[in-house]
Amino acid sequence: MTSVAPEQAANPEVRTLAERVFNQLQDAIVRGELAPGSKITEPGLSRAYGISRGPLREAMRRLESHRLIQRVPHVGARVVQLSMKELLELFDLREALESMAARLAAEHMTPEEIAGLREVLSVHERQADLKRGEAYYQREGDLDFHYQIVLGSHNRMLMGLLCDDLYYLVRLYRTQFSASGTRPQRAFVEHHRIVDAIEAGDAELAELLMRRHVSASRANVVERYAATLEPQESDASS
Amino acid sequence: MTSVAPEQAANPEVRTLAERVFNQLQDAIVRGELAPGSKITEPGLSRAYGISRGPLREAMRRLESHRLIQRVPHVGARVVQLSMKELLELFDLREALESMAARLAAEHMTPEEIAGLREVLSVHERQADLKRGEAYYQREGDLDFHYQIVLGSHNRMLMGLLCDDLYYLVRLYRTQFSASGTRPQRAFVEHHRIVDAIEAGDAELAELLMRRHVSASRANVVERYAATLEPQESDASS
DNA sequence: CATCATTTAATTGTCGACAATTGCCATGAC
DNA sequence: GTCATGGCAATTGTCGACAATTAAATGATG
Repeated sequence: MTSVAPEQAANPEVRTLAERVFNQLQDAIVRGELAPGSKITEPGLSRAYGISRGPLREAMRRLESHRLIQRVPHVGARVVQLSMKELLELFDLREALESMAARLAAEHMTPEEIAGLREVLSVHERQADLKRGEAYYQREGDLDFHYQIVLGSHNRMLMGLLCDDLYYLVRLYRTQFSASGTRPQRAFVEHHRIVDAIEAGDAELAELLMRRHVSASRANVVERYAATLEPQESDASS
Repeated sequence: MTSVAPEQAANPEVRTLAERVFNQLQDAIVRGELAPGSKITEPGLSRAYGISRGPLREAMRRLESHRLIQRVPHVGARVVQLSMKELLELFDLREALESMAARLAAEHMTPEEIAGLREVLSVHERQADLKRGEAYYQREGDLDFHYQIVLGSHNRMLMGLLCDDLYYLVRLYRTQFSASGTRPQRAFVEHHRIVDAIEAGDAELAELLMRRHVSASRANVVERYAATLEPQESDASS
């Protein structure tokens, strides 16, 4: 975790050191290189990334606002560790926000954007074929799909909320629980139905289908979680 | 804008300078003391609040993550200025999130919390009486009500999203457009109906009523806005 | 007179050092 | 043996100074 990939060093978009380190740390956390729950110290990261503590603190503050780390004044910061409760909360939020995004997308998406959406699906389909229909494709591809729809809502605040905040948590969850969702075909046809509704301009249907889609994904997570700790009752208190 | 109210200097909750300045700046922006769109400079605020640029930058970064200021690298920061388009986006978000909050509140709220909710309403009612039924009460009281319901959802992520981010923008809008909503009685009975549904545990009804409530508030804003620029067509391009 | 290049001043980004607070560990008392 | 108390090391919070970048002011030129 000491070596730093300098791939984006020349990216003109990244104008400042703090921003670059923020991206690197974000990637490291989402990819699981920084263990969830592990304590991260400013001098440590400062040495690891070869920068001063100034920009590092700024990067950490941004990570905190994106809920990827948790800080306590005068104590320190540690990588966020999603509990099952928080994961379900995340799904509830997605259900509310993404169903709204689908409705707005059906109302505002341009033909070009819809074509791009279909392209995303076909790419996933080819990937899924290559992988023999395994559930692998939806590891990142699923998020691509949802990402495009949020963009199609043309609601900048919604885009910021979902793409900048929640989707990083979704990715983090997928590495943390090493669960990329084991319902390949079903989710795939659901994606197609949603695009159909959007293309038809049927906002109400798009909203409904997306709500069901996310809800089914959530139910799938619950099911897998229940299977993990087999011989136990369901606990809803804490 | 130079004098600083030191009311919270001894608050044990505020452990750090950056946090205190963040609260002060947040208040100053929401209350309109820092004009929307005005450029704020680090040395200026540093002198005004008598602190170094270090904690000030941290406070500004937090303001940025809460969408109260907008920063551009190497250029500077300015107080956010809500356009009508963004304001409507904000209402769409509230409609999706708060209707969800109402549903969850109907499912999870404890009798004590519901009693507290009724207490909030009765306080507003007394205030409204004192003000001769004017629309004034809902300036802050309306947010209190919604705040309590979000807390009653027992969804920590939702609480963070709405209370920490969106509600500050709502307050900012109210000072910025100097429009505290001119529909006193109607909003008031809507509040009561929502509490009734929550108390009855009717999640579906609570969700529906809250969705209508926010939607009506949005429609009211649109109507008032249309009345502002009277002799013009509606413009939805930019 | 307008336009463009150059200089200049101000602001932002970065750094290293110092002060304050915390958590830990050892020492000692009961 | 357990608990309280003190000191110690490490980390976080804060500060002032320097470097890099930007925007504006100034002057030159067509």
